[in-house]
Amino acid sequence: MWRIGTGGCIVKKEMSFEALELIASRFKVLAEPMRLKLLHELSSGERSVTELIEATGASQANVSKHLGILLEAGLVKRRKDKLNAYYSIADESVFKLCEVVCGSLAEHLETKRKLVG
Amino acid sequence: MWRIGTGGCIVKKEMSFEALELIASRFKVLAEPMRLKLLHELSSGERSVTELIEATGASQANVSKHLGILLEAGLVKRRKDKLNAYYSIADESVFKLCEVVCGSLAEHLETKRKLVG
DNA sequence: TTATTATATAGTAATAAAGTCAAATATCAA
DNA sequence: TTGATATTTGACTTTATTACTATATAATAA
Repeated sequence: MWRIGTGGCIVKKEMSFEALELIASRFKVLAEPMRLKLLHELSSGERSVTELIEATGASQANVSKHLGILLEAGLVKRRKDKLNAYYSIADESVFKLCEVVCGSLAEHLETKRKLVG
Repeated sequence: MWRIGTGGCIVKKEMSFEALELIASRFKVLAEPMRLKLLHELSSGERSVTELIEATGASQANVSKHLGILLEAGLVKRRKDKLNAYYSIADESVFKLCEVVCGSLAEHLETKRKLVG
């Protein structure tokens, strides 16, 4: 995508629905707070599943499932050592995305605050 | 968020779950291909609902509903003129987000292609 | 081998979201 | 006022997603 904008990105006249579905599915992966928490935790370095369970307070099965989703999406990578599985960030772009969202949200909330009071 | 990375963003040690939910909800808005299609359509300028119905091929009620979600999220703005409602982009950050996702996806798919064949 | 630990997966119930149809609202014209 | 057009909203159905529980797998130790 999408247009000439900040960062000099490319204009595309047509955008296939398949492409849009692909992009949407990436956003969907990031659309869960628990997965964001996992990514946030991993932002400071590799963690074992056990460590992530402790850090998030979520159940073991839940953490494992979310990690599977992040892995499938290519956002994290997995390393097995003895009994443990260690996860780490595989795609730094997630931080860029969150940064952009944070900026936009701050502005949006500020606007709303001004309007609503 | 989130860490020192490309673009010089801020490290935050702690990230409240509320903040993560807020970020996730923004991603959720973008996690539907039809909404992305609407945004893509609007990227070249203001459109009436009727025009968006034609452009997307979705039903009128469906388009209206998605537009409502985008509006609520502050991504688009609405202008009423006579019988028509005109929508336009209110938050250019969505294009930045899609640009980042596109870049990341291209890389991810390329990697997968190399591995799987 | 059996037991133990770490992780993943299957089945399931509750929740949420998308899409459809019909009805409601709003604006304008006759 | 009545009728037509543009858009929104509500009720409903279908489909997805989450999180839970229990079970399965995998690696190691005894």
